[in-house]
Amino acid sequence: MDHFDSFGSTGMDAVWTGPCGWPAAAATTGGGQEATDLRRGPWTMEEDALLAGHIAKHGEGRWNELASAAGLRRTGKSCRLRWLNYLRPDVRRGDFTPQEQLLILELHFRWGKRWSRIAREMPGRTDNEIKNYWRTRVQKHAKQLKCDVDSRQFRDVMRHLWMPRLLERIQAAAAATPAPSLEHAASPVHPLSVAPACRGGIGMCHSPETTTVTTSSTAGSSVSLEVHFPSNQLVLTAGSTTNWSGSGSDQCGSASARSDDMLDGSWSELLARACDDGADSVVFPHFELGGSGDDKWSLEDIWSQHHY
DNA sequence: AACGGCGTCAACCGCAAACAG
DNA sequence: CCTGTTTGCGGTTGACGCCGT
Repeated sequence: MDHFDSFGSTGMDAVWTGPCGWPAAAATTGGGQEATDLRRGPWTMEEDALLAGHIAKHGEGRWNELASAAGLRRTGKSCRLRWLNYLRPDVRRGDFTPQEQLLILELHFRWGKRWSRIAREMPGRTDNEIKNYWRTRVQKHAKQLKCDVDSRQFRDVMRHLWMPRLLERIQAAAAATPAPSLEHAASPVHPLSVAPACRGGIGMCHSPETTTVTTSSTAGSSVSLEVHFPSNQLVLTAGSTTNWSGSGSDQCGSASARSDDMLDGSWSELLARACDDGADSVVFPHFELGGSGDDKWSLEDIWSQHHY
């Protein structure tokens, strides 16, 4: 059901007319005798049904052929995109969980803007979704700090403030439940509370000095994040291990649908806390500024920049 | 209530790699 | 090897909803 949420929310399904003046209804009538009359813009439920039905019968691939065979006045490219980003049964929707946010940050450290590569480690998430997340959320915070999202400074902030903060959240959630695994966390609104079947494997184990968060994927790969306390040092390892349950289903993530933006409402709080705690030794254990000689990026700088 | 600015996200575009003939 | 087609990717755009004025 969530698969069609966007239609409801955008309200464009029934009445939309494309840039070329195509009424949405036209897509459902023709049978596509004129391949040049291609539709663009938002997909209608009818088109979705056609595409999904055709793929269910004949499988995916050969998108151009598929588009015409399914009676869709769309380019193969458009069909492929729609399927991969929206209609695929295992696609997850809803906000990113703290684990996912952490993964995105860490994987971005490793691979940069290789969104599809990152998406491979996050089953059910699409590159488009991750890219949008990065642009709308992460870049927003870089902008708030008046630094470039790719700058060393911002990367340091992410690594030494943001990511530990996310881990704190993950830990707090884990601590709030008696179960050893995050998959059974308690609160119905908390992202971690989503049923295991659709969360994929996200596990966590504690020792006094180390916490490991592991996610596993259908692709057979897994990524684990390990944080060492009290230094808050973060280590990520990727390997090839277990399975993600993969069925995903549309409700996945919907339980986490409340905004849990990693820093929304907590960004300033986080910075403030870092200052209040006299935290530079705690929050910035290895700030790695020495090598570059860039000593301009102190907490005070962050704070003053953030505070206009 | 009307308006404008902003954030979000689905969809498109252009390019390049991979593949098939 | 060459050429045309398909697929995959990252960047960008545009429509919509929300919120503040």
